[in-house]
Amino acid sequence: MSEIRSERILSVVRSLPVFRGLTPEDQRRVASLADVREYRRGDVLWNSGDPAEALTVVVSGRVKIVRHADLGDVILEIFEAGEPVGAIAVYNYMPYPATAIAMEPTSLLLLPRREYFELLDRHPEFARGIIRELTKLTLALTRKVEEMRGQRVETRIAQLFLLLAERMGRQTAEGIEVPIHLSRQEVAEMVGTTVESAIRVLSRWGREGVLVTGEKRFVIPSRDRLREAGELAASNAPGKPLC
Amino acid sequence: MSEIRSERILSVVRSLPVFRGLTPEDQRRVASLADVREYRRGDVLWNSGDPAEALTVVVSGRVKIVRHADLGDVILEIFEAGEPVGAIAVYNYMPYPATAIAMEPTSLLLLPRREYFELLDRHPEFARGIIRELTKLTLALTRKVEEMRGQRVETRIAQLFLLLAERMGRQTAEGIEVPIHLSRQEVAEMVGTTVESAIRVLSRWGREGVLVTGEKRFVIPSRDRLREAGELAASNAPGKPLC
DNA sequence: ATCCGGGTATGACGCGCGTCATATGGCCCC
DNA sequence: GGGGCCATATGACGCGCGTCATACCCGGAT
Repeated sequence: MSEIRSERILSVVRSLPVFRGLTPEDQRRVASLADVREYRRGDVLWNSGDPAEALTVVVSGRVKIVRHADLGDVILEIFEAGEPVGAIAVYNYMPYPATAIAMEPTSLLLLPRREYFELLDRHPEFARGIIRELTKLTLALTRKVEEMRGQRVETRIAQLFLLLAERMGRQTAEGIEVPIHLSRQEVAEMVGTTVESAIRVLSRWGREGVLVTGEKRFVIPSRDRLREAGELAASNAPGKPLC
Repeated sequence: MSEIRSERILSVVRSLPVFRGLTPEDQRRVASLADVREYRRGDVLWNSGDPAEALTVVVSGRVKIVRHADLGDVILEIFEAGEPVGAIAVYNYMPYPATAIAMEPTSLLLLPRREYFELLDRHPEFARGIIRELTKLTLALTRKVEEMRGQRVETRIAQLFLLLAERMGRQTAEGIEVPIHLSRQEVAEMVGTTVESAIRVLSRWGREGVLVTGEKRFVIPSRDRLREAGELAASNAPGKPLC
């Protein structure tokens, strides 16, 4: 029973890119110290302010990082399978700066702080992997700040889905499929607007066939039409350069 | 001459917190490989897209990181004395994701990529210092994203100056002095609005004595009044919670 | 002295979108 | 079945602020 479980954890560890550079014995050590947990959609992994005691790596499913602001929440990032979550907070042993919530049935691997540090010290390759993830995060935030700027809501939503299409899109007969379940509320929180605005845009695009909402997925018939939809509207504005 | 110069560089290296954990001989090595350069206000340190070949540390002065967006620029961050700039880009040997410009007479220390890596490998303490800076950056960006959200321009400007007051404010007889030269244009770019809006808010606050613009500095007579000025206006809005 | 470029300032105009109200359909639980 | 909750949808209203135009001051170049 416990035998089977530890076998499973070991295979999980072996499957994660972050641990790939480790020696087989280190992988076994990690597996013996780590834990794997399952969550359902909506489960809270931790709240903003909780102490960061273990490194979390997404094994499967998706996790969103949310900050509660005075006027509605903001989704800062979405983490997918293979990505370490909250590495910064754990590293500095600080309270988590934001809340983490499972968006789907999700399984996570938890590695205690102490072991995390040892790996960082002993395996430069591991450290590089972590830093690379931090880099991606920083760049994503950078882009987000830039996009939030003044842009119209339509533009931001278009950019959001173009980005999602890049990250997790699959080409199908109907167009690009983005296999993720996002409520209008969540879309709103990702681009920093209200539910109503998100609904208006998405339902219109649905009618126009620019971006179709399906069961736990979105379909983009044509990338270019979506791009246009985001930019076009800007032509309503009086003198915006646009060029 | 070259003797004097290298002496000076060595003393600069010793003065920077990032290099404090190094052994004296490593400090000398760093000094022998590093270079110190001077810039004037407005000088471009590098452009977005340039290859990141050396780690840059601010010795004195201030550097702003700017992204050119379609609709006006955005100031992502301001770096001050002691802070490493663009550590991420150098680490990954990638093109700089944004432009860097000196805001004042500024002197920088440049450490070639290769040496930077050696230090990272040999001195865990040095690596921690760098990661700590990355952390600060990430948190700052996080906050920025959150603030950009929907908030009114007045609120964002108020928050900007409250933050600056925290970072570099000095208590004086007139109130808190923020010793930095920021044009209205730059303020606009930091909070993501237009020059005109920034001007309107700042000139009104100047008249009301909430935030006074001086020669290369700002003065905040009362932190609370500034905070109020940012929130109060929200009461104009119809139903904003505000509580 | 004249011109020019850049920073600051102020007014007019109007669209975007946040706010509020209302309606519909699906799902769970008594 | 009925009531409650949530997600989706749509319309009305109006303020914030982006856009444009104009004006003033100052320092540097000619």
